[in-house]
Amino acid sequence: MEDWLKASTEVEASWVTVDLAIFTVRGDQLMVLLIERGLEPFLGQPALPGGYVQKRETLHEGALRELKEEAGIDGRQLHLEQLGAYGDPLRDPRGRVVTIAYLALGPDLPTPVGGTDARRAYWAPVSQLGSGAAQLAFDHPAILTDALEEVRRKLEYTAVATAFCRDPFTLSELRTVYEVIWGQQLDPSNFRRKVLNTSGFVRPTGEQRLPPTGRPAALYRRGNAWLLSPPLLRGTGHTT
Amino acid sequence: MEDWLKASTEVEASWVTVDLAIFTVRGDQLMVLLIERGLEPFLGQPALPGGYVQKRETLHEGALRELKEEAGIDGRQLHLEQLGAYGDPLRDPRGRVVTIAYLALGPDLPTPVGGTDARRAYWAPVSQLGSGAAQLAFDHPAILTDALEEVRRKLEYTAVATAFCRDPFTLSELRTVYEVIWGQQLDPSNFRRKVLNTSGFVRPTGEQRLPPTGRPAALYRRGNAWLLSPPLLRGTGHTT
DNA sequence: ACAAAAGTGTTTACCATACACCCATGC
DNA sequence: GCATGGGTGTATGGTAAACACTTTTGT
Repeated sequence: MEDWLKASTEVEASWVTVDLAIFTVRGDQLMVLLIERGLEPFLGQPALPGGYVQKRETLHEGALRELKEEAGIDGRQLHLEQLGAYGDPLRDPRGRVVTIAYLALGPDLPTPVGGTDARRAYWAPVSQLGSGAAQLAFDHPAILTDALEEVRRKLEYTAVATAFCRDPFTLSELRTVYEVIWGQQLDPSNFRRKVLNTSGFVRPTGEQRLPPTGRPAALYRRGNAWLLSPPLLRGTGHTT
Repeated sequence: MEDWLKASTEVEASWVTVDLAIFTVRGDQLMVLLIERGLEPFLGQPALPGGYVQKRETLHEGALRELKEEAGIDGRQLHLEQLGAYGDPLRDPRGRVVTIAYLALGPDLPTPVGGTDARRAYWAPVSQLGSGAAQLAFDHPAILTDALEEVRRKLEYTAVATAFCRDPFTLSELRTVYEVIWGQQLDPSNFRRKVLNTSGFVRPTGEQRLPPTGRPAALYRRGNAWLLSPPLLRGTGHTT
């Protein structure tokens, strides 16, 4: 540390980490990537993947690197955005560690290999985390809760749902993303209309894909729009 | 620093600061609080208020303290939320400083006194900042841009606009907030209907207030709702 | 032919917009 | 009375929800 240190005993340097809430949709489940910690503290407990930010990298670059190191995932294929900073002085028993939480969303990914600091990495269904099955380390329960809320709301007013689909995708696949994350059935025909009437949401490829049974489905790619107007609100669902 | 330091030359401790984008509506202008820096680097240049996070405080507490110290504002009256972390390794010429940006919104506030690190503090109209009148220090231009976008969008789907009004307020005052921040006239009667039909947005007091001229206006307080559904979208305005 | 999923059409009810109009106050 | 802003009523057009119906494939 250098001599421009603020001359006050009230200020101290901190360690800065990034933590990742990585989500994917597999089947009819929203999954989050967890690791089993290979180091103290919280050794052996489940946690979100993450690690220290290095000297010459931005926070975003650090998140990409940890994505690679701890989860073996190439982040260039994913949607990655910052969620926020968590800096309670007591959140880490070792001392002051400020963590920057990132949200990563991607299509159904291969089961990841364990990383350096992690004994193993695995996908956990979000739905059964609430039941105190496995308490996450640090303040990761709070981070995960915030991440989930962010995903659910971003689905409404941005085109982020396409990040869960491998390009190209069918409208049914896209609809399934909404249904899984909102936990609510959507009317296929109305969903279709909404998506296609929102300019820039998806872009037709002209190709088709054969489902296991049934009529072939048209294939689409992500459009160039990010903000949806009007937003794709989850109304009352089918329940009126 | 203690001996649990990760044994790698690639990792280093960082200084952590909070920076504040404090907005208010005065007359027909959206204003942001700036300081003139009293210390190097960027001595004499305008910047967002902020400072180092102290040992035993949370990030949120740090933001409240800086609000008080640098701007002389009691943060308990304001809406304060985290905007995000900015950690480019080159954002501060002194070395690695990660800053957590906060967004603060409040009713028309008294002109603040200068703080410890600031020569003076003043309200600057947001509208004339774009013109390179005064380049802000550090990456504060980017933070301010992000803060503005956040405010404009939060206005649509949360009840945050009430944070700009002193309790109790009239619906005209609330409408003016939207008009100033969106830069768009709104139909008074339709605005009224939208707000009153959104349960929990505002709560009538039964009191009235006499405007300079015209019929008395009913007074309201903030309701208990935070998310607005449906959101209060800025449509085409008056231009159809 | 039948099942299953994609995709189209149509009805209906609701709601936002736009704007006309009335109300309460100070001067 | 008149100006000014607060507040109410209402016709109209657009659109979302619900659902019937058609299309295209595999078996």
